[in-house]
Amino acid sequence: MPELPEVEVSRLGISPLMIGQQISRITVRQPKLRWPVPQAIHQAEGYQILNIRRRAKYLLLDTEPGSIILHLGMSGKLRVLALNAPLQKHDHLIIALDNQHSLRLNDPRRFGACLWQGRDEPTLPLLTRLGPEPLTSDFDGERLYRLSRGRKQAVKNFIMDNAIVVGVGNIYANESLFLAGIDPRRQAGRVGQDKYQQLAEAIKQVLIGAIEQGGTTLKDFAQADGNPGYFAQQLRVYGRSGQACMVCETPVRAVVIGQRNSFYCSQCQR
DNA sequence: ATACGGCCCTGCGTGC
DNA sequence: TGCACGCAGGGCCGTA
Repeated sequence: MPELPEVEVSRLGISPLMIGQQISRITVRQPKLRWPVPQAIHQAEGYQILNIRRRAKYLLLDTEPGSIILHLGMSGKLRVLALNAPLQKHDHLIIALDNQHSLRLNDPRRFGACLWQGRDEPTLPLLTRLGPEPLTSDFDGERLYRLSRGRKQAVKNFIMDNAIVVGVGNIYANESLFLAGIDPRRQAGRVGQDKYQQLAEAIKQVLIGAIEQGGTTLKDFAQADGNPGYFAQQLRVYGRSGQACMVCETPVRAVVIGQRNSFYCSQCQR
């Protein structure tokens, strides 16, 4: 999936086409996503889309009675197409707009989600337990250092924990650790303050760079206009197992950490 | 509290 | 050509 940059690129792509438009109809073709799609999302029908926000990897389509929450899971894509454009396999959700266009959520693996957050309802737990956004000043090396004391898990898993910081998935965790020169297997509690400072900056830099490139397309991801993202060309370690490190030419190693494929340079990352 | 494994799905590449 | 298998951007939940 889509990690934070891909979700942000999706938001930027669909926003100018959707904000200010009125939702005419919502069609759920496949209600079995990560969670059952609730009937309550139909409350948005007839209302204008006031704003589209991102929180972690969730997108929130704000309307007067509440917000439609979308998550792209591992293979989700959002596109805005003409209302009469042919349906495609795995088009699970269609949000039709008054301007004869529609948003389609296409997600082969169905790990994505569509939920409803009513305006006057308590915030969904899945939103309240999230840590800070990585691209704000709420997130810095000091936070990483403080929360990691005593933690024995691998630093890579630590930065992928949504309670620590949101939006860092497998690709960008690998890339950030490379930039910061930290071995992804290292115990989180044994990484020093200076290294965490570098890591926080690396995370910000990598995420910003990926957003600027339209995200990373490995296979499924597409921007809202259907084009791929181009950050894959700038990946330094992810998926480059056996190839020369771009800095020192040592072959990039692949290891499994927390059931996820991980890549690092044994020379540059300690 | 922390940490790990399992699980929800489909599609694609690999190797026999 | 066909089939079985493993693996893929995520994240919740149950269990030690």
